[in-house]
Formats: sequence, C-alpha cells, structure tokens
Amino acid sequence: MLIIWKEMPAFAEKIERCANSPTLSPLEIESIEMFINFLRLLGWPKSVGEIYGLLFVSSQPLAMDDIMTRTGMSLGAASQGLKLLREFGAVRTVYLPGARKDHYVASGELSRFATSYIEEELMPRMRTAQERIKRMEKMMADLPETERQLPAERMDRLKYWLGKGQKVVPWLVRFLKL
Amino acid sequence: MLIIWKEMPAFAEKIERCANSPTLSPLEIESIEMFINFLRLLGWPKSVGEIYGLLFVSSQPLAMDDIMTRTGMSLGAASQGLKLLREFGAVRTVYLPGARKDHYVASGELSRFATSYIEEELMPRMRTAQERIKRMEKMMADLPETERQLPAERMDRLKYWLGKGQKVVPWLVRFLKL
DNA sequence: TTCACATTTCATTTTTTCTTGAAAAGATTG
DNA sequence: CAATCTTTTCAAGAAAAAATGAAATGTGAA
Repeated sequence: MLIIWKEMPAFAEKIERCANSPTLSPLEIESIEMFINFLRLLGWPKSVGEIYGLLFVSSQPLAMDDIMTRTGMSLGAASQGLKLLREFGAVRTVYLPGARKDHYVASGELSRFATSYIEEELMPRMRTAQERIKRMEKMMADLPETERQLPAERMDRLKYWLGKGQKVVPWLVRFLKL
Repeated sequence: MLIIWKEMPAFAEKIERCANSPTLSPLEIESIEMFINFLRLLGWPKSVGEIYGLLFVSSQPLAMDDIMTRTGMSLGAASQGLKLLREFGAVRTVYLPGARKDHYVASGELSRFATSYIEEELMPRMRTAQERIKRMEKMMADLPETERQLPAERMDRLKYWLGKGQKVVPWLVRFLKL
C-alpha cells in the first residue's frame, strides 16, 4: 500500500536529491556528525555543520554545487551556510585557475568558532546585563528594607560573578587563540 | 473592526491570563528579561528565564501558582521549568510552616548555570569528539597520501585544540565555582 | 480511606527556526 | 552586450522546539 501524506512532496524531493548524489564516505559522515554536534552548541543550524564537516575532511576545495550534491541540501541553505561560515572566518575561498565557481576550503583555525561565540554572544550580553543591573539597583533603592535585602544579596553575587566573568573572558580568548 | 484569525483562541487566553494577574514591576521585568537573555545562551526556553528572573528579585518564596499568575505562563510550563531549575540547583524549595504548596527561592549560586552547561553539554561533546577522531584517523590511514595530507593536518589542529580545551575547562570550572 | 488540593505528564496546539526553490542580482565568457 | 552561468535573497513551506491544559498521579489532612 502506498501512503501519501501532505509532507510527501518535500520528502520525495529529499530522497531524490540524495538518490542521484554520490554517497558520503563513512569518514565524511563521522566528520559531519561531529560538527553538527559542536556547532549546535553555538546555536547554529544543522546545515552549517554539514557544510563545515564535509569541507573539514575534504582534500580538495569544493564548490557550492559539490556541497549541495554531496549533502543533498538546497541551494539556499548552501549559499547561506557558506556566507555565515565565511563571515566567521571558518571557511575561505581559494583561487583555482580556470574555475568559474567559487571554491571553498575549511580554515583550520577552529578557535574562531569559540572566540566568535564568546565575543559576539557572551560579551555583549554581559555588557547589557551590567547596564540592567545599574537600573535595577536604582529601582531597588526605593523598596522597604524587608523587601530589599534578599534580592540585594543576590544582586551582589551576580555583580561579583559578572565581574569575574568579564575578567576571565579576555584571558580565555587569548588562550584559545594561541 | 474586530479581526478574528485562527490564532485568536490562544492569544485571547494569554491576554486573559495577563489581565487578571497582578502586573509585573519594572524591576521584575528587567530581571526577567536579563535571565531570558542569559539562559538563551544555554539553549534554555524563555519560560525558564521568566521563572528564574522572577524568583531572583523576589523577597519571598513563591509557589508555582504565584509564578503562573504573575508571568501568565501555563501550568505545564511552570511545572517543567521549576523541575529543570531544581535539577540544576538554580532553585530550591523552602519549608514554610503551614503551607501546603511547595515554595521556591532562587539559589544565589549563579555559577551553577555556567558550570552545569560546561559539564553537561560541553564536556560530553568533547569526549564524543575524541572518540570520533580516533575512528576517523583509522579511516584516514587507508587514503592515498594526496587525499590524506590536508585533512590530516586539520585533524591534528582539532586534536590539539580539543586537548587544550579539555585542559582549560576544569580550571575554568574551578575558577567559576570560587 | 476519602477528599481536596498540588504537581507531573504528555498529546495537542502554537510559535519559532530552518529549509526550500524560484526569482533577482551579479559575474563571466565569447 | 547578449547569452549563460553563479550566487544571493526572500516568501512560503517544513521541521523542530516550546507552551498549553486536561488527565493522571501524587500528597497530606481529616
């Protein structure tokens, strides 16, 4: 019995794309899975992990086209993923004489993933938090003693902790960049 | 003109819940927003940030009921969020003579968020990655020299970097726990 | 033990995020 | 500069994640 359900078209598409693409080697699959897992930590979509994982174990530079065919992802996903990876310096284009398409290689500098996460996600939030804390302390000043004490203690701990974080982060970044 | 669209019921529900709940003070809103932003970094849902943010600036222990009413979140979200926060040690129940409901306070130990993230998300992935790398190196041994060299170099960098990460992480955790 | 209240669970709904692919924009060649 | 190939963009669709609330389970008082 053939079951047809409303998601069929998309599913069939995917099957088709995979079917007429060369299969991925076990090595490539291992690499892709590894980077999908790692990059998920940074909140990056699966497709980005797929691209980087494939490039990571590739001995040749790959064109967007190759990436699409091998992984079975769509044009848009490949384009956007490569753009993102390029922006983060995790991937770069290489000059290939006579080639019209852009060709990509994985940059070996893995620290970029960590440092860009720290600098672009963690640090800004810490700064925002510090501004919030200032505002909150002003508001808390108006509260009666009984309502103020406990939250104020927690606030002090948070301030202490944030300060510590801001001190350790630059050190951490330097360490990772070594 | 009254516009009715299919999402109306859920929206109306929310409006209603908010309408018959005491409004949040600016202080509470500031706290909630701060923790929503922080906890998003750890991949935690908004509702968890709401709960912790509210408890953080509360001078009294709050019951699940209070949390639902004040934030306008559902029973299920409150229950699940509290369970999660309890498991991570970010929140604890206090004994309140004569009270039947559980009452919660925010633990001041903010480092728990960071350390649990490191220990439960980052570390396991690093370990998995190291196992993968071992398997990948075996597979790569079979490749011809030309196909092996570049990926092997990247692999070495990854190993180096992972090793560094695993060295710095325990140190970092100790520092944060201080 | 029963009853009333409190909490958890989980199938369903809602929201958010990611992916798709057609169309637009940008390049390159002859 | 027309024709063709490549890449980007973005509206729409699919998938994943989170929230909801009713039912099940747990808990304590009488």
